[in-house]
Amino acid sequence: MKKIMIVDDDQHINEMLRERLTEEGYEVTAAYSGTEAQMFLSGHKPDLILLDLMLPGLSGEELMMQIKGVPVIVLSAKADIADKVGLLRGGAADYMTKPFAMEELLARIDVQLRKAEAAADGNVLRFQEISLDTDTHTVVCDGNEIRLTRTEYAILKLLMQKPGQVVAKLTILESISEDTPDCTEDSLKIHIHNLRRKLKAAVGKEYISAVWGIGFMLTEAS
Amino acid sequence: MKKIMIVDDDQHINEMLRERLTEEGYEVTAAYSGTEAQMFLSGHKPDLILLDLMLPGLSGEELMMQIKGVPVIVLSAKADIADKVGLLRGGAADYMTKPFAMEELLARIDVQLRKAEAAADGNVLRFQEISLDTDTHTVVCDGNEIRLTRTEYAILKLLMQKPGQVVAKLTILESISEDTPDCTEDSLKIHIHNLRRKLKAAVGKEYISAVWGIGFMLTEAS
DNA sequence: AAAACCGTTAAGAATTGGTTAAGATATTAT
DNA sequence: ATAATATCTTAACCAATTCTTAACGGTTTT
Repeated sequence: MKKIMIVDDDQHINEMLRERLTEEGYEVTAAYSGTEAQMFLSGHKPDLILLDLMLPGLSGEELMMQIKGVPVIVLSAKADIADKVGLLRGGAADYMTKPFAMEELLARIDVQLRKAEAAADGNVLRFQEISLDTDTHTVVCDGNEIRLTRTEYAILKLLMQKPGQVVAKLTILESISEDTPDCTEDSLKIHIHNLRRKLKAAVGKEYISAVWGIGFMLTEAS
Repeated sequence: MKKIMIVDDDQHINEMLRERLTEEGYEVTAAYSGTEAQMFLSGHKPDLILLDLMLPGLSGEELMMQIKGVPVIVLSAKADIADKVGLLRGGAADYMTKPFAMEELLARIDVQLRKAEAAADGNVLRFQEISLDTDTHTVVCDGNEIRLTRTEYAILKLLMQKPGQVVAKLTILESISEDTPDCTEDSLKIHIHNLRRKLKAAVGKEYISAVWGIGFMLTEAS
């Protein structure tokens, strides 16, 4: 569950935001002054901060300087462009002028959160209980990591990119020809066999089925 | 010099943008249709794309689906919120409605570019007890500074930029080829060896693990 | 029935990773 | 400029892993 912090001295706006964001499934913390926010942030790290600029105590600009590693969306009544420019250059992730449409704010929040997640997560292909992470180059099956060789990994990745579709033997050979130039249909046979063996050892299932004369594919078999 | 691509069929806007961005020191490429943009992108990779939605040929939305790894700022006459929401969720980095203020656009461009750079650059990279300062060019481990050679530093930096992710040997070689043009996989082997030795001398841990046939990565090993 | 294809097994060949040491190159100090 | 130092590359070796080849039996197509 993502944690969002609201920093705004306007009680009405603050509560409205909290209600709506809670509805959306976020864990919300509210602060009504810069110093209050500062205090909270010294001990916690939310995933995103909604920050009003006109704050009693520590100003929003000052607070922003101190925030590192958490995306900040600035909410402000100041509509003039000079401020926008300064803020965006100053490190704000995004900017919205009051009054704003709640739906747009939600969308922008979503963007910032997903961006942070994408940086941490990476690209993962999934097929039933198999997941293949192209960043860490690992394959996990039902929680257990499976050790695959370079070629086995390349083949499985190819199949998982087109789940349920036949991938021609020649396509596979071509695709892995950079790594293993002298791979023939004979050796491909072995790689497929080893792949099946390793997958079956992890979960007792057959995933890879052969299509006679054409190639191989992932299926939802038993 | 940062490369920006403009995709807009309105000749007036397109040229105005190009002029101003060129003034600002960007390298600008202009396209007047979706297909033209698509063609260019198949062979080039700009640092940022300004994309109009109403395009002849391939529509802006379709084009956006195909763009990966390059931030896109959408320029559109559509002002309604539903569109904004859809676009931001669909992968746009930012959104501006026409007519827009040039200064604000420049600021938002700046933000996106610096964001991409920050992801790659950063000042201090950390991984467990190792911290690498790109400003002072130093590596500190548990308080002790480690003396690394230029190449070792470059390799470690690369690995620390993607902690827990595999970095291909070829990627490493490419990345350090400026400093050491004739580095081969053989010599890379030695640099990794020396890096490991120095890190282990500082803290008794193994950080760098090999991924057979692919490359190396930082792991949370013992 | 013959030919082509798939699945399995085992063994030898080839590649890769880790290590060590020596020679080549670049950098710094004298 | 020369010497001293640091750094980088090459080579060789072993161990571990991975890849290919070959052979055999079963199945499907022609």
